Amino acid sequence: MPITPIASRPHDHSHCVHSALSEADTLCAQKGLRLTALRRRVLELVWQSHKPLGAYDILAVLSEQDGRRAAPPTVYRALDFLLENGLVHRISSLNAFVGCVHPEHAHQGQFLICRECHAAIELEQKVISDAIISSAKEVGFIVEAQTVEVVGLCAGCQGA
Amino acid sequence: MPITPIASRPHDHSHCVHSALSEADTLCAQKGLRLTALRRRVLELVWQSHKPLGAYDILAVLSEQDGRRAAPPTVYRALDFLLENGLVHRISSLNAFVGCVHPEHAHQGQFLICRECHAAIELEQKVISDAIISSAKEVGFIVEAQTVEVVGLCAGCQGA
DNA sequence: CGAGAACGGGTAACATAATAACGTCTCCAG
DNA sequence: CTGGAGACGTTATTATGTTACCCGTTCTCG
Repeated sequence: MPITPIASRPHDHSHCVHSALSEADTLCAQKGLRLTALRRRVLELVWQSHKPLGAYDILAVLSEQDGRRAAPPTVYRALDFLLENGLVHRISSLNAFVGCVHPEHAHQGQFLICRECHAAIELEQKVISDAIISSAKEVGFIVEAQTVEVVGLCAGCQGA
Repeated sequence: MPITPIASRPHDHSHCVHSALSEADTLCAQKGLRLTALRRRVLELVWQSHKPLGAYDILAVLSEQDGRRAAPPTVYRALDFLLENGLVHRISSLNAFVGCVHPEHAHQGQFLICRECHAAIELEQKVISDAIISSAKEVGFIVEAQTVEVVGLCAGCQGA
């Protein structure tokens, strides 16, 4: 019986946003990191939905909605901070960013991206990463970072 | 005992290029596809090394070495043709292209990219893709396309 | 306290990647 | 011989990402 992940079904998304932000607050406080207003706002925007968001989309919102004079470096610096500290992930096949579901521990997940609703579901399956590590080992390759990005149809979009 | 793949050790690379090109000739002849001079040249350039090559790198060579007046669409069209017919792969984390080692059958491989020598080793491990498909299935997700790109150190670069 | 380093962030310009839209030529099927 | 499709040239534009430089605030240490 497959368990439909939250990203693939209707839910009170403001709860996702709030818990992500407060978790970020806690983590940054613990590690002595500065989650400045800008960084927090960018994180909030990334969490606006479960769809990966482009840097320039964030830029547009900052300029239009927040009236902040923002240029690319502003956004990229905030994103770099969030990436370094595991608060967001980068989806390189989309050049886009998505909130990390488990920022409390370092990891790099695998991503299932729905071609219909564009939501990204984060997985963290040891089976997958182990398969990659051991296959690499067979050819003498030492794995340092993995990018696993899968496109397909999520549970919610298969009927339609 | 790990088997070092050809991309990670010294070899007569002109042989790689020649066999890739003649294989492309054969395949296109079989399928009734037109491997035009431009497309063949782009394929040759992609095979110039085992390192993924950017579209604009190809563009530069076409302009400088071949004296051909080339603009981005020229290159992208050739690359699209080669991609569609499985002669090259796109490495989306690098925005670059690499020759396909097994163009004779449709597939999407996994790629091991060395951070030192930048060579890309193509794998085609059922273990990995099966792990992905079954993990996706557990959350009700149907996989249509996989992107697996791994960064690390290849066998040849581990001593240095 | 006060000098200076470290940091966050603004600004301009540039670099790289990809696509849109339109025109011309060629080749071959009818 | 013609007309339509495919390949490719040309121009322009959009999307994405980076570099360099500056300024003000904050943190730190003598």
